[in-house]
Amino acid sequence: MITDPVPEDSQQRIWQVVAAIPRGKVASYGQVAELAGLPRAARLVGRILKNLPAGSKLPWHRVIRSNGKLAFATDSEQYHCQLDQLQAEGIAVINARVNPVYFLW
DNA sequence: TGAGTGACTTGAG
DNA sequence: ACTCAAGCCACTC
Repeated sequence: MITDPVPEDSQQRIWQVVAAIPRGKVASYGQVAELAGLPRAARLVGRILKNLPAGSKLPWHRVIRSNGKLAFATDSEQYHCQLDQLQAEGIAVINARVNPVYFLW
């Protein structure tokens, strides 16, 4: 019989892709989705990351928008947290935007 | 069942 | 550089 798509599997794949992002590099939601075998599922990636359990050790901060900006408002708590993590890895964020040179692609 | 929403992307104007 | 619209997947009401 045909097995179900099993959404949990996709979640597992996304986790693995995010975990595979090397230190000092970043990737966009769309890129992560594509690498996970889920093209155009950028929104799904965002949903999965939002659903991350605390202390998952997943480098979720390395996942940003395709335009180099973070997915949060610049005045939000999450934004500053992510910004801090990125700078801790030597990634420079200029004018609320990450230089494309840091992208995995 | 269907409209609304979201840590998104892309293209057009 | 800006806004708008359409497409995308999963969840909520």
